[in-house]
Amino acid sequence: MESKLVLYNTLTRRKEEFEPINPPHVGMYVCGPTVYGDPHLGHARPAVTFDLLFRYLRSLDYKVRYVRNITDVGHLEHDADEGEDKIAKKARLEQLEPMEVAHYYTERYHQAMDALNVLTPSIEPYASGHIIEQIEFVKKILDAGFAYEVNGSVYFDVETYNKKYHYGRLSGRNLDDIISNTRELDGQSDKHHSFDFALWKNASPEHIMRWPSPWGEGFPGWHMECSAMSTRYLGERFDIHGGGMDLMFPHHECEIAQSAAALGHDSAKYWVHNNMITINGKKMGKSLGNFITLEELFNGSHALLTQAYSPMTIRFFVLQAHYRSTLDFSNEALQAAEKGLDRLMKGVETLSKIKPAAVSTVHPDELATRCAEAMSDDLNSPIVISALFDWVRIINQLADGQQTITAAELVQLTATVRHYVFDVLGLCDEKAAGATGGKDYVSALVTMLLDMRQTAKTDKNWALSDKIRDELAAAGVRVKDKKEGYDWDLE
RNA sequence: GGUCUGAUGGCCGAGUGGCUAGGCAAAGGUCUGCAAAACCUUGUACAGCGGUUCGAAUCCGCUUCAGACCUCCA
Repeated sequence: MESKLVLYNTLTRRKEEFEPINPPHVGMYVCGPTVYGDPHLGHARPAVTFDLLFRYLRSLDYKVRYVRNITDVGHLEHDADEGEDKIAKKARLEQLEPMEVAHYYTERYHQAMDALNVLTPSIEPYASGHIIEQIEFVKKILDAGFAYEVNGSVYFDVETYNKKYHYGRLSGRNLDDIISNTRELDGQSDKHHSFDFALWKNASPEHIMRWPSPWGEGFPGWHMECSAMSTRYLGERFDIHGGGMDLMFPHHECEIAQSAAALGHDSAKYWVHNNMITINGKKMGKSLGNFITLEELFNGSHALLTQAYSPMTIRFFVLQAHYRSTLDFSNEALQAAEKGLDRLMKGVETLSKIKPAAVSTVHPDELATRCAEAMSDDLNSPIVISALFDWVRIINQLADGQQTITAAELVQLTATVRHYVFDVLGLCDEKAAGATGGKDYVSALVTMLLDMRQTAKTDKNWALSDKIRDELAAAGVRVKDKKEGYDWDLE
């Protein structure tokens, strides 16, 4: 039954069977956020996608070391010497120490990830904490002859590199195309060619974030941290490198070049890229200014939102689409996700109310098989969800007595459903969790009122029975009449 | 301009050479004092034009449209 995991590898542009380099260990590196702004819906996509992969790999009994970095340094605003560090710029504008900015937004990111039930990676390294490793990495590239130093900066020599390796193979480019499509900058760049990229940048006097290096005071280039930190924690060769599709070029391309230049071979075996979330068909992102922060989604405060959406609704929304497809944001889609999730969670709850029977008219194996096959086929979470929904229908029928199930198969079904809903998809029942605070209290009161309502109904006192029902509804308690008795839940 | 991806029913979104994806919305029904909930049933969609094939929405070509990357970006 255990089907082999197949992943789409961007490097080869096809689905490949996943074979870890050192089973049962798996090393996975994913590009994390640059912490200079609030996390937005776009950040939820890779976080949830790679959380899904992390969870699934663990459920297959792999020992996964998942590294996701925090970029708290580097990343220039412009590709010119006078470029300013994003975090430094934010710090200047807000009159803060750069580390205050980075720390603040890192905390915000963590809070949002917790809300989305995204597991903490095994290691979450900070770029600023690995300057030494980055300098060492630059030295290796220089020693190998694939970089040159100019005025305290070190640049990667793409042309020389390309003679031995293929620069552009991840994003499907050739150096010739890159040359003809890269505009030459007007500024007096120290670079030999416009397509060369910085490994280490000399810091101008006003640059705030700076570290000493063999080439003078400066800071690491944009792509260096990921090469240095992935090597530091996962070794020279590791299994999976993930990130958003928008990072494919130049970021991941440069990483591949850096690693190959320094180590003489590739680092990552499988490159996995999640697609973008779009809004009105356009990529949601900082540069377009059309992004919605996760906090705005959670409290419904953005102008485009007609209501607030819970973190689990967002997670479910993301999981309902395959990670390599674009996913279009809309209130309608989010509302559909909200209701669908509700239905799924109710199904899970109903499962615990089913009474076993002597014979089964249903076969829970089918669910387990379908889910396992879907997940192993390049993490097809939408198929897993559709299988679960098919079984929600069956669960309702079981609870209704239209179908029957044996005790043993009920245990199996419960285990399968809970495994995929909670462990693999990483969903959680927010209502159950949120209500715990006053649940017993509320429960006692609601039960009392509904018992009174039952009496009123027996007396055919419809006015009183409807009044109780309506006022409970107004207070957020949904009453559901059953054949005998009642059931209720919170809005 | 270069490279690449996509176009699925009212909406979101899987899939794929012949067999119901699923969710939301909608309609009808069962149940109910009424309603809600739950359950059952229903839609016959794959941008357009050619081609390959016994058969294509699925493969090939062209057209149209949309998007991504080529600058930081999840």
